[in-house]
Amino acid sequence: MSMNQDLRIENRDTLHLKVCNVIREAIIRGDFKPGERLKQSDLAEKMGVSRMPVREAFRKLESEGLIKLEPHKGAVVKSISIKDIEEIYALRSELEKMAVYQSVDLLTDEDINQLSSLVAEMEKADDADTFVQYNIDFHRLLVKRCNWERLNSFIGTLWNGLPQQTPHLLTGQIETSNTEHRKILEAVVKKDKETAANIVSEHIYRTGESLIESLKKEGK
Amino acid sequence: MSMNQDLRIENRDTLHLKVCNVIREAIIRGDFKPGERLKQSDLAEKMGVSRMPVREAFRKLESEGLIKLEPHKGAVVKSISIKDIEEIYALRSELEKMAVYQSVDLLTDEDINQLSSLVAEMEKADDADTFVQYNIDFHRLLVKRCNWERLNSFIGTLWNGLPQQTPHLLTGQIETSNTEHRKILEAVVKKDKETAANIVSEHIYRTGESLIESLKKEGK
DNA sequence: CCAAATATTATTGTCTACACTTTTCTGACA
DNA sequence: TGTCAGAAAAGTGTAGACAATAATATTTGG
Repeated sequence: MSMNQDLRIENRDTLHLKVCNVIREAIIRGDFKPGERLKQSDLAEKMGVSRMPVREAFRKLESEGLIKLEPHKGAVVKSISIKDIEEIYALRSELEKMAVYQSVDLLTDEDINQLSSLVAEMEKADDADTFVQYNIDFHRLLVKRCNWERLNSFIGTLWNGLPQQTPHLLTGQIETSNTEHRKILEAVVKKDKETAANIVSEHIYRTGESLIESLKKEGK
Repeated sequence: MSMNQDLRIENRDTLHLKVCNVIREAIIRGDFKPGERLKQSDLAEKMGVSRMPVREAFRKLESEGLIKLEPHKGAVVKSISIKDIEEIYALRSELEKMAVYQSVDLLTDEDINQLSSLVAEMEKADDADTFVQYNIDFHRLLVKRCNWERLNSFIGTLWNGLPQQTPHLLTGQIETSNTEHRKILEAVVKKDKETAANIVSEHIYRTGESLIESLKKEGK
């Protein structure tokens, strides 16, 4: 019958892709701490698969910058220093600038509506976590229509490399970010790609600076 | 004894790394044509290894942008369009600018001497191929001391993605490139990183433009 | 003769077993 | 007691067999 058509979405993915997703989530969520070593056999057993899909997942995760893989040594979750954060934000600032510049012309009305409501949600948000989530969506949507695949891939890598345990550090900056988001939105609505790109660039740069400052204050 | 210390370089590499290098060379050299499909078993047999190292090599090559990998379909060598070239040169222009900016301060006297002789070699070069080879070395050396690993990795990816059969198209541009290289060298010697970075950026951008123009003229 | 359904084949995906490397442990010797 | 060599253990690397999927060929019904 036509009953069980295609519940169980994702089941057409290959195993190593699913494994990859699970591990990625775990790293990003913080279940695996930076510096922690990931053992093939452990993960394989825990997920009920053989080591092979895990190995392949590792390769992918390495290319995404989430883990470091050394021959005969194994995989360790990458830990990031302040220097890394400087690098990531500086690169994001330049690359997302380029991506936004190209994306703006191609954004649909639907996209812009979504951007608009994301900005509204961020302004309403009362805890850092939900703010951060909407913020991610906002930035992702901004560059969505850029069709330079390498550029998109680079940006994705940078996002993956970001520390996910830092939203609370941004608390003092949410006000500023919101006004900047508004300005970006305005420029996008006007299809003024130069302005949009420039504000995005500065916005990211400034966020990076204040994040670093918070981290240093924390004494870490 | 201390006799056979470390002859047989590369022999400590794992198999999938060696396989990866071999395939990469072949793609870059043009032995595997863009669009061509790579079959795991063929390659494995031809190299006298099992399919597993080949699979792992594929993952790495995919992350370097040399092949495209689709589940159950296999690997095909990426072909590049004019749009890709635009993207690659635009990104190189921005990223190498950043890398040079950071690298200049850290270049050793030895580095600078090498840069200088590379420029001289390029000016002497009478065929396009050797010019291109020195040109690659020159650009690689320029960013060598930049210690942002993500940035370096991105730049490497872009270089890998370049079409290697195009040196003859640059013939008319060699003069211009040489004068630009001289200017870059001068700025580097003076440790003037702003100028160096800017010239590099413009130089790459211009090279891309004229390459695209040549390609279009060729009717391809 | 053509189109849709089905069988066949080719190729990729995964598993298990074994080989190799690195690390850790143990114990002898200075 | 310290350290160095060698053995044992742990974990990664590779091979070859089997399973699942997609592409191709074949058959069947109209």
